[in-house]
Amino acid sequence: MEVHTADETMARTNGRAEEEGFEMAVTLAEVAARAGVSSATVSRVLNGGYPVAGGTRTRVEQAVEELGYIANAPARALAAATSDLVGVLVHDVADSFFGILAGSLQSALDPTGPGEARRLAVVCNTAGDPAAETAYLGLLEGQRAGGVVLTGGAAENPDHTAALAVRVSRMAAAGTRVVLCGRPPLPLPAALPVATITFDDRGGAFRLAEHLMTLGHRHIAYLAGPPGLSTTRERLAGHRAALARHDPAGSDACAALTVHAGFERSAGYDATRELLRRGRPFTAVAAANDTVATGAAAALREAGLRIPEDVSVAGFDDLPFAVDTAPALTTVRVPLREAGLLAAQLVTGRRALPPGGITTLPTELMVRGSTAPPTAGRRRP
Amino acid sequence: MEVHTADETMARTNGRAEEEGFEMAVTLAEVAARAGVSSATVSRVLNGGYPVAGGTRTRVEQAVEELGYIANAPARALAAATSDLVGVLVHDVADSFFGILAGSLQSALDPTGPGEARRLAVVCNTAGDPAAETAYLGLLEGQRAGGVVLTGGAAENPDHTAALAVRVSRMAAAGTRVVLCGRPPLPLPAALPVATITFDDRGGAFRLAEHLMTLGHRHIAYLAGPPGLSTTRERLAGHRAALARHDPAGSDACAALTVHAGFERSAGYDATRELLRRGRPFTAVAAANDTVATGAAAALREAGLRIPEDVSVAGFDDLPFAVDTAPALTTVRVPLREAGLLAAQLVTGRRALPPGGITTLPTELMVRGSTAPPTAGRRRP
DNA sequence: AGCGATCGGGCAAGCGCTTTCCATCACTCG
DNA sequence: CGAGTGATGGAAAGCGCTTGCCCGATCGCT
Repeated sequence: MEVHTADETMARTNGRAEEEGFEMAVTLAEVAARAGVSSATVSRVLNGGYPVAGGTRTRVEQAVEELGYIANAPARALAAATSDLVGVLVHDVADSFFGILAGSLQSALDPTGPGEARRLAVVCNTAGDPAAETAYLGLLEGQRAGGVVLTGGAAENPDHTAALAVRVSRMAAAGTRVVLCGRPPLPLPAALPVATITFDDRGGAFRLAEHLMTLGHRHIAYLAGPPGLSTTRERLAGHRAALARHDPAGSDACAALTVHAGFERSAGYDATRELLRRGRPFTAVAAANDTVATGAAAALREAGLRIPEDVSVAGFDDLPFAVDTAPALTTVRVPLREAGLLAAQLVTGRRALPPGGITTLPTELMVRGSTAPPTAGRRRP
Repeated sequence: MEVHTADETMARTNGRAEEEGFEMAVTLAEVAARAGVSSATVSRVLNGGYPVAGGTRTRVEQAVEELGYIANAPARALAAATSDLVGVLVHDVADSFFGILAGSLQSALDPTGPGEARRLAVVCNTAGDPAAETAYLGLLEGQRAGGVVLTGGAAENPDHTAALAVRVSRMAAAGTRVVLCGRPPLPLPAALPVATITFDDRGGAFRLAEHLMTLGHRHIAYLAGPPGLSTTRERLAGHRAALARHDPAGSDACAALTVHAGFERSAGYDATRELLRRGRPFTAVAAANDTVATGAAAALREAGLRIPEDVSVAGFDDLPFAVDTAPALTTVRVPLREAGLLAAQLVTGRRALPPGGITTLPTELMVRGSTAPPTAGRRRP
């Protein structure tokens, strides 16, 4: 095997590097020179999709190995007009809900696996701010991201939705794969291949409320999430549907026991204290999510109420800590890991868009210790 | 103001775009043409660091605005030999410890803020696998990442450490800012500007053990983390130091009550059952972290033991759920958000390297309901 | 008024890769 | 046996930006 010498450019480059005292990165051209082929060929064995003879391929692979070649991703992205980056927009990764989603997604990207799977996840905390969401999308567009996963979390107002739709359609048209996860579909031209993953929030909330009613609860406080979020709306709708079914006339009473709050623990705590102060009796409280339920439970305990003897408490999401609260939290499992995996497959194109573009993942009622029948001798809120 | 027409190249480009039916991204050259300046000038107003007359600047900014120009990040990265990407290696973002760290870091990067702050965080789950850690570093090197934050989590064996050191020094030499967070310094050439952030694990563990001893506990089980991790070592060392101080002779008994386990809930559960099975009495168990403590508590409760009446339980980290376990968990607060913020400042160069390159963040004992004096009439494990 | 210094901005050379178009070469078929 | 046909691999044109170098104009000073 004949080893060609690097061309003049490279010679100069290396010369400079030596002068300046640090080695420069190995380039395609150097690999090519070493393997005795052109850089085009090296590129082709590295990227596939083009026939390369076995011997040549071997020689190139060996040169890559020997030189410890690491491809320059920006250069590749520039030439190919698309990068290996996948943007993941979440409310906040520090929140377990999004952490699990993002973590599962990132792992499913499997960038260190063999072959083509070199997608890197860029996570962006939008903190529920529509402007931040748009701004991040702009940055990702600038990065020529190969895909973007938008998860729920940012408020859904029409202006923002429109601005988002513009950006998203431009990116999708340019070849970026877009996945909406846990948020409603965007008003986009139908032709765009944008995937949507939703959770059966409504069904879960329905089953949870039914569970409470079956236990005998008739006065169920509901700590709804922030208004304007589809998640909030769906869960509330499911809840109400269950109540209405049992007691078609009683919806007024329910409304009075429904409070909108944030998605944080403190929101649950504050809302519950407010509910307690109002003095309207209830025997159970269902929260927008586990975190809120936890805050609610703390407020109830502080008020001297026992869970579940005096008040039943239920959450939503089934985050890991739900089994370790006191008592373990009845909740609705949301398949976050599955969603992350699915999102990863969709955003990388490893899985084809389902018909209609939308996949709804099932939720599951998890009955645990925090809910029980209302007892006769209970203390009243 | 005279508006120049785009040059021929652009005309051709746009022509092609129109034919193919989708608009191509606005380029620097188009902005330049519109502002009546050269693309070099546009680049300069966008990147600063070069004098540009006020009027020119205004004109350029206006053109950028009108055209909705979004810079091509890969092109910039190629030309500048460095990208806006910051790699964050964590065990798993789904784990609150790392989720909080990564979330705080990402937010502190403030990429949607004004001006230069356009760093994007690439998060990588290493799952504790040294090979994955090295592989991710390679990918980030290929991305010409502007910075990398390595957090704890991967096993620390000599081979791996050496391999890591090679990669890290090459990247650092090439201008990538490297921050080690919650892991020991790497054996690197001293000249390299690598920052290290550590937590006072030893001090925290010491104070926690002292707290237990002060309560009157003398038989303290210790569920240590995976062997070979500096975090494990430090926490264990602090724990032992406190015990030795109270009872210089009793270290043997302690050793028998020390078990190494993983960092997951199940590890705490299993280890505690094992401890129970052994039948060696203890009145308290201190765990490697809150998650493990939670598993331990579950095992104890299952065995019919009350917390803290029969056995005190303590964790480490003070993750958010620690206040909501039953009872609330005594633990040691690790300033994760502060660490994330600091790491962000260091990795972006917004904060200078401290002398010696190493910053140790303090930990704080959080006494809550899960620890109490051993009672006389308690049930024995 | 004349001259070097300073400022502002243009030119153009890359950065390292992908990809289109071509040139070979070895065969196969009529 | 010449032309057609794949199968390979090379040459080279960019991708869109940064930046070193250089030039013209403006300015201050003697």
